[in-house]
Formats: sequence, C-alpha cells, structure tokens
Amino acid sequence: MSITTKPKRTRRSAADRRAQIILAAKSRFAVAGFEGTTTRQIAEDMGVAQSLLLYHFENKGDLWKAVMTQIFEHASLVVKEEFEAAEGPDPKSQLMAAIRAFIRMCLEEPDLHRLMTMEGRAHSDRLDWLAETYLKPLHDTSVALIAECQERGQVDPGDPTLLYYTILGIAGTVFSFTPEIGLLSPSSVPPDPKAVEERVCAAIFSQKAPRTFE
Amino acid sequence: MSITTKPKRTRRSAADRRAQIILAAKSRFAVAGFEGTTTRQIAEDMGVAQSLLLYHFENKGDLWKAVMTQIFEHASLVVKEEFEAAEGPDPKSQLMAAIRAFIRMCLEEPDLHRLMTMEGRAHSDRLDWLAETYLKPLHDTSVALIAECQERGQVDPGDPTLLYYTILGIAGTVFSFTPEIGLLSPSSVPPDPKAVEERVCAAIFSQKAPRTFE
DNA sequence: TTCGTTATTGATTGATCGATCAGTAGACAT
DNA sequence: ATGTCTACTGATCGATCAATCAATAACGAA
Repeated sequence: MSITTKPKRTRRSAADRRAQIILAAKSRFAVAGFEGTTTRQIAEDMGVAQSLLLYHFENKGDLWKAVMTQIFEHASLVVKEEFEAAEGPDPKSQLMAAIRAFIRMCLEEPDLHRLMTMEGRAHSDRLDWLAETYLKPLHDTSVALIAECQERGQVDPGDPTLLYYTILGIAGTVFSFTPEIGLLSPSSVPPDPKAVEERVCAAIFSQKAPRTFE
Repeated sequence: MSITTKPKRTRRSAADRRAQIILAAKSRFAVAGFEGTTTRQIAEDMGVAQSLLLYHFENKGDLWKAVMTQIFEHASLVVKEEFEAAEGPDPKSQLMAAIRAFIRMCLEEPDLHRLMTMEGRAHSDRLDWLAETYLKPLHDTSVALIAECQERGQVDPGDPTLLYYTILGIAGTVFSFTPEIGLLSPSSVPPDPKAVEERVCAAIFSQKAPRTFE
C-alpha cells in the first residue's frame, strides 16, 4: 500500500466534460497557438488522461474548432445585445453599437484577439473555416457602416478598411497587452472600457463637425 | 544515371549563410510562431539540409534570438533616425518622432507585431530575454514622453500606458492585417503611412487645444 | 596540383507528438 | 446485487521533432 490515496476517478456527463475541456484548451491555445499546444498539456491541466480529449473530440483540430465556436458564439451574443441597445437606427448610432460590441468582446474574451492574430496569417483549413463562418459578416457590416457615416461627414474620410482595423487594433491590443509584457509596466489591469471607447471615438470620428452623441 | 542533373552543392561564406537563414526563418516564425515552425521547413525553403541550420546556429532557440536581434536592430536604427529628424527638443516633437518611428517599424518589419503578439503571453526564456533586451527601454521612454505631453495639455489625459498601447495597436494591427484576412477585404495593401499617422494623432492628441505641428 | 580549412550533407538518435484501442470502472436502472 | 451503458484510462503505435556526428565536397592558400 503506497502513501498516496487511491486515484478516485471522477466521472462527469459528456456535456460537462466537453465544456471543461474547451475551457482548458482555450487558455492553452491562446498562449501557445494551435501547433504550440499539446493535447497532453491540456489534459494535465485538467488532471485527466490525454486520451480523454480524443474521446470527447474527434481530433485536435476538432477541439480547436469547438473552442473558437464557443468564443464566437459568445461574441455574437454581445454584438446582438449592443445593437439592440443602440440609441437609434441611424448609421452613427449603429456604428457606436458596433464599437461598444468590439470593446466588450475584447474585454470578455481576452483570448480572442490573440487567437486571431496567431491563426491569422497561415493559410490553414482552420483559418478558412474561421473567416467564412464568423469573420466575413462582421467585417462587411462594419465597413459598410463606416462608409455610410463617412458620406454623412460623421467619420473621418479615408479607406474604411483602415478605420475598421484602427478600431480593431486599439480594442484588441489594449486588452491583451497586460500579461503580454507585464514585466514592463506595473500598470493596473485591465483598462477602463469607457477610456478605451474614448480613444476609439477620438481616432475615427470627424473633428470638423461637432461631436453629437445622439 | 538518373535524369536529374547533379545536385550542384553551393557553398557560401558563413556570414552570408547566416543572413540567408535568418531571413527564411523570420518569415516562418512570423507565420507559425516558434513551436509551430520546424527547422526542416526553413531548410526546405532554402533548399539546404536541416542540419545546416544547426551548424550555423547552436540550436533552434538561438536561431530565433538571431531573428529577433536582426529585427530589433533594424528597429533601433529607425528609432534613432526619426529622433534625429525630430523637429525640436520639446516633448511633443519627440513624441511625434516616436510615433513616426513606430509606424515605420511596423511598415518596414511587418512581422514584428505578429511575432511580438505570439511570443507575448507565454512566459518563456525567449520572452524574458526579449523584454529585457529591447522592449523595456522603448516602453519606458515612450510612456515618459506621453506623460510629459499630458502635463502640457498637448495629449489627452488618462493612463499613459493606455495611450502607449493605443499607438502600438493602431500601427501594428493596420500593417499586419492584410494577408491576415485577405480573404475578407480586397483592399489594397499596405495602407499609406501618412494616413496611419493621422489616425494615431487623432487618437491621442488633445482636441481642446488647437493642433500645432511645430 | 595538392593540401587544409570549413561549409554542407545524410544517417541516425531519443524525445514527443496526435491518435488508436482494448480494457476498466463509475453511475443508474431493474 | 446484477447488468448495462458509457465515461475514462493506460499502453502503444507511427510520424515527426530538434539535435548529433561522421563523412564529404567546395574553396583558397601553398
């Protein structure tokens, strides 16, 4: 009889386990990317066997898709909420809703921006699936909104895509910078969403016309 | 006698080969990260044996450091140039020089931002080395400049670190987005540096006082 | 040409990856 | 209790990784 107590194998419902695995996988993928993450690491984080992951998911890529699906479904919910809370049907109010949604997405899913940046360049099946499933609609509607606001003189002129990525860059970087180089700045985390919104608005809205918030 | 002509082994100076390897490694690391990149891929890109990489570099991590060193030395040169071209010794002119340097860095080293984002979160030896060697000085001087400009009312109030990452986020994202989701927008690449500078200035400089460019 | 230096290769190592699968054990119905 | 699903494990496979090393071919010096 060894000193250690018996392993005491726990057994959960398939749905619970899947959710737990997705959670553990998300933080690993966000840190090291797809190829940099091993299924053994994820399993060790959870204290289960590596083969359990492949019992619940067909393969590693399937697990990655499940992670991204969970994130983007949450994000879609946020977008929906913010658009419903928009102050009006006019393009500027809609754009403000989109901006707020972007910021909330980056705040509530801090791994999202990093995951996107990591998977963004390589031409993988994963990227194709991601772009087609989630990214394209969000991009298209945002750019259209920006262009519409530009026609009304509410948003600075220039390539709408540039402005789109300006918004995305500010929100994404600002919320994922913290542990990134926590070695550098002892600044308190995370930044105030309202302060971030101010930066985004300053960056894109036209200063020539007086700013009107409804 | 096979149909293929003889391999015709080429031989270069150690310095030339090192530079060539660094170049090939950079694009691979930028796409797939450290763990996602194999030395065999890099070697294949160059048409040489995998063992050649480990003849010129102690190991894979050493090669990664060489890549980052080259990038950051180029970046340091850019920073130096822009500060020398600054319009004056006042904080605002200096900050403008820093901004222009950031933008040029992201333009001339499009892999930099991606590499930083990918290596940013994991607590690796590589990151510690990177932060200590290159990142900290740049961060500290930039934040100090921002704070100084804030005291003079030239830059919007708020956490200087937030503004620092606002600059970084715009410049970095805007230049690395292109292939990222080239599937999404057929927008022409890359964006005009002057237009990016406009966005950054709009995002951080105070609108209350009239803008003065020297 | 010949020699010596050194850049380069091919074969091979042990470690580690994702994946497979036969077997084990927990929960619940009966 | 007994049986029956099914969540779960441990052993193991082939592939692939970074790394090592002896053998080799290119080049300049003699």
